[in-house]
Amino acid sequence: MNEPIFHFYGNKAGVEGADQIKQVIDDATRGSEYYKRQQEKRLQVLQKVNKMQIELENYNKNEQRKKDIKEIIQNKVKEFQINTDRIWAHFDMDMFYVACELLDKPELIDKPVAVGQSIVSTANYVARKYGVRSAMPTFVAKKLCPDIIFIPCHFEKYKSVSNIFMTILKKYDDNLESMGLDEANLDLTQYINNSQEDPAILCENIRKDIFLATQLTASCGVGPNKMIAKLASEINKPNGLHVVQQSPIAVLSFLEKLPVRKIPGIGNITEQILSGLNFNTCKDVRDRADELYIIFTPKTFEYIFYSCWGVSRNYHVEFEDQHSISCQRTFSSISTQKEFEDKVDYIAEKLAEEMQSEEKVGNHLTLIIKTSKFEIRNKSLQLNQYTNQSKQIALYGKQLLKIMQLDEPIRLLGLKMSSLANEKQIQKQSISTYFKKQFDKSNDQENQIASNMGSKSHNIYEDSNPILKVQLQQPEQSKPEIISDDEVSSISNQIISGVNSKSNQSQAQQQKFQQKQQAQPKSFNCPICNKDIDCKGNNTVLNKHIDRCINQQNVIAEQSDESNKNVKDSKKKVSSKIENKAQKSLNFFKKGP
DNA sequence: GGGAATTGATATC
DNA sequence: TTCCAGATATCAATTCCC
Repeated sequence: MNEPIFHFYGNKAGVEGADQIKQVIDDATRGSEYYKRQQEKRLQVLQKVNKMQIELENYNKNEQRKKDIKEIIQNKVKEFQINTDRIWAHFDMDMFYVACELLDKPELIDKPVAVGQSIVSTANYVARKYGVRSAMPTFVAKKLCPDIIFIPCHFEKYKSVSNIFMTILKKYDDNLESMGLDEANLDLTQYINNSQEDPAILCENIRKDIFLATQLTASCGVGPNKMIAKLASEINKPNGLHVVQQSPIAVLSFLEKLPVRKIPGIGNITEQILSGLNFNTCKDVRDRADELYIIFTPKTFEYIFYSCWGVSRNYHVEFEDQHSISCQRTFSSISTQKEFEDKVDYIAEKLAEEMQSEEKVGNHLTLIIKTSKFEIRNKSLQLNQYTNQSKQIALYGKQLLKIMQLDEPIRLLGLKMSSLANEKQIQKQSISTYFKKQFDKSNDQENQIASNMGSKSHNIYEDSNPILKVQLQQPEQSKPEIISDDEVSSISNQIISGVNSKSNQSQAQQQKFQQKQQAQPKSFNCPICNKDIDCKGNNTVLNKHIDRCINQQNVIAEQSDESNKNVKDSKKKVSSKIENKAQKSLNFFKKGP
């Protein structure tokens, strides 16, 4: 294999040895609010474990029940098969962010280096030798390794290297599932069936290609499904390959001594629970699956149980739309209402920017805060309309703030918008609904001139699309704020009075619109350009006009987005899109068989 | 009582 | 000198409401 340019060891002064490392971390963090919160959480987990232990004791005393549950488990074991028809590979770039940085700073190769600012994102192997790990606060990392060099994140750089990495892999599986910038799952079955290559040789060659193209090393695991391949990729990390043969026996023996914590989806807390109940390896889970069945909920049980038997998804899953967009910031503690509200304004603006650049609107808002004691709380609100406008988001955010009744300092505030929809799709749907209503009304007006002004135009205002509504009100702006200040206060009043109805538009607004309608019964007011179109009742004329307008608006929106993109911090953009996809892949993977 | 909505916990990169 | 991130997802428990 190629010669790695990075040395995966270190010899500088610093803290080494597990006990010493633990001591330094303890000393550095003891007494902090974070530490106290962690202690509380540990206590909660212990209490949970104690409860479960009692439950298990009772269960083990009841012979009949034990017999019944064991039978259920035996049937489950009989039912499934460890499918070894397919060949999966998982590629993972070694210490990716740091490795990318070291390409530009080769003089640092033998020094302890980490990427990150307040938190370590990735550390090189020199730094890891001193106990520096991902997600560790930088001040602790400095205690462990005083000479450590921190480099800020440069996501654009990582993205471009990642593109090369992914391009190489796509030659072998065009549908690969990327899990972040530095990891990917490939279904090699078809490629290997066609080429008849040996999987191990093929993957070694791919690793060579990656190295030649990027000067960076990747580790690889091969197995009959995604999970086994991922687990295998960690065996000979860094710069190594491990193959789990395509047989059930090989899979079971690979998992036999594997700590349950290695299973993706089993994190710190679940590990604490499992080890508290003496489930340490996959074999423990397999041997005492009936006990697992007793203490966990069905979904959790199934996931852990099947994973420990090596049963996991072995097919690609379709990409799903994003479910939420959020924005949160940590800051030094704030405690006054004014400061809270200012933060809401700021975060709302950031969230709106993100949503607009993604062309998404949403109608479910969640306010997230973290107190200075590291407690996380959230409140959410179902909005009566889709929006991606900062003023509206801020307004609802402040209402959530009131509901939350914060009476202590906070260190983080965030807003999350869910129930997302595509901005343009919603726009078009609403336009056609609006258009239909207008047309119906026009016909109606021929027969009933001005006799029923009230309810019909009211219906138009009930339309759930804020974009449409604003364009009706503020036609002169090409990229308007979605609501005027008047409307903001109108909405504000609605919220504050607790009225949550779509029909709560001001009388004045309605009348203004109705008057316009009445004055031109056979013409239509275009919701895009706000011009009145004399269509003489001809649908085609109107359709053509609206189509033209939509296209023009799309161009404007794209141009505006483009300039936004340039201004925006590239980091978040790249990471959120890629990682979102990655997270989805992972979650599908986590769902089990 | 049961489904929907909300909140909290957990996980991952 | 510095004192523990941010984005997104799923599942489970709790609360709300018909």
